[in-house]
Amino acid sequence: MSDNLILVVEDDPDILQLLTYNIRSAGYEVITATEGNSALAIVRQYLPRLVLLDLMIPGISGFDVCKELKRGSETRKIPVIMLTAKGDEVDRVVGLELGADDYVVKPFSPRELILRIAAVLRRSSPEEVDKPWVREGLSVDFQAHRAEVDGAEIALTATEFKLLTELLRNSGKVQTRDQLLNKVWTYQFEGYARTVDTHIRRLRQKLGPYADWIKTIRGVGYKFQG
Amino acid sequence: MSDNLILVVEDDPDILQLLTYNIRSAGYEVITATEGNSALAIVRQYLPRLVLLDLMIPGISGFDVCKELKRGSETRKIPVIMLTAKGDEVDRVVGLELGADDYVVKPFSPRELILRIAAVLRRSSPEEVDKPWVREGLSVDFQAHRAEVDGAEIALTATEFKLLTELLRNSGKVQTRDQLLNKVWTYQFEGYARTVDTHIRRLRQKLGPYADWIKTIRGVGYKFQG
DNA sequence: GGCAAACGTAACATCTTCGTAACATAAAGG
DNA sequence: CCTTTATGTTACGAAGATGTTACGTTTGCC
Repeated sequence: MSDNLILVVEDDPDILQLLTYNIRSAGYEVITATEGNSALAIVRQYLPRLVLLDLMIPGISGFDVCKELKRGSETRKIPVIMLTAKGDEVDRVVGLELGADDYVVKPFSPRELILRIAAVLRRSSPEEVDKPWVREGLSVDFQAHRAEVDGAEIALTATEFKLLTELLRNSGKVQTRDQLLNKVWTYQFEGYARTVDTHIRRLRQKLGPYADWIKTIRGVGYKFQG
Repeated sequence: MSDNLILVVEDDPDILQLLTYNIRSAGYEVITATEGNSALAIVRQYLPRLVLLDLMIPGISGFDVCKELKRGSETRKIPVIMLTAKGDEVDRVVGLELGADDYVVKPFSPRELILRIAAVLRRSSPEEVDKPWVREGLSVDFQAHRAEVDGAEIALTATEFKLLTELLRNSGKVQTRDQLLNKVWTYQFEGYARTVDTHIRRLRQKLGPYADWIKTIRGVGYKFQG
């Protein structure tokens, strides 16, 4: 579960692209759906931080998607921002009563949208997801992008930090090199799996006494085990 | 100071009555003003819990009232909901940037309005005022728009000050260039992320001995770490 | 023990990213 | 109006990060 992930549900390809671009630019990760059923499936699988939901989508309507989300115990607390065609008051009110946290009226300005997203996230998050990870002498502060070993900051590169984050987030679970490549190297990376080894090594080196908290599972991949 | 008091600023008597009636029905106390100057005076005297502010009012405009409220140390934290004639995007955005906490577009439904008032009140917490930021020889007075290095004022441009403010406000947290662009610059750029670098550099230059409090997180962005 | 596959390590070339300066243009101020 | 200041853009070099290759080492299995 990425703590920075936003699901955008919108069937118009142009608007979808516009939304995706702007939200990404604001520093969030984006996944998309173009109709109701897959939207629900994706929410349940990825548990995004927020759902931006167009009302008029094929299949299950935006209303019903929202209603459904607010019924599930896992998905209830995920904030929803409704995207409505222009000024249909009834829709707005019903939306808010359904449990949507806000709405944005088309046509919207990107900046306004980002402000609203930020506002909703601000008031919905107990900031628990981004808490620094600490065990013994190893601490990782994700917000500050900072890691410490026995009180001293260690200089991790962007990739190393991402890799460590990914390992920590799936602490205890083995991840194959391919999985790590997909998550840490977001772009389509035609690279060699051995690249992961190299970065694991560099990471271990910098972790010093805690190097062996990154376990090698021979024939499978790596896992973090504090 | 009643903790349930809402000031409604609106010059149209019909709308004013509609607003007053509905907000009272929702359990709040209401005082009213019909133009900007008296609105300011009333706010300062009664310190209401929230201000519902029409944009088009005689005398001082809603914008200026809002701006003025956000300048005073006593009134800064009072949330403002803007009431705009029609969905003029620019108005909305500027309103939000002025420090308004939300806006409602006329014609509005009473239920929607009440929901928004409740939402804004819910999230408006007793946060601390924008006190000057001071550490060692560096001090930044947001209200005075003034910064000092070792006792001497440094001349920051508007952009530099905004940038510094944004960094300070998220002190310790990394922010990507895109995030900074969205927050500091009010419009969207088309891949000119290097602009941020330039301004960071100018800022650092003026910060003198404290230049390195602005940390570069290579591959990610910048953060302030005093 | 012998073997092969899997993994660790080191070194290197290449590519990114960032800082810097210089320039061009827009805005502000007199 | 002209001058000054602020702002955005571009170019380039240095420092750093990254991916790859080659080779050494370990592991599991017979």
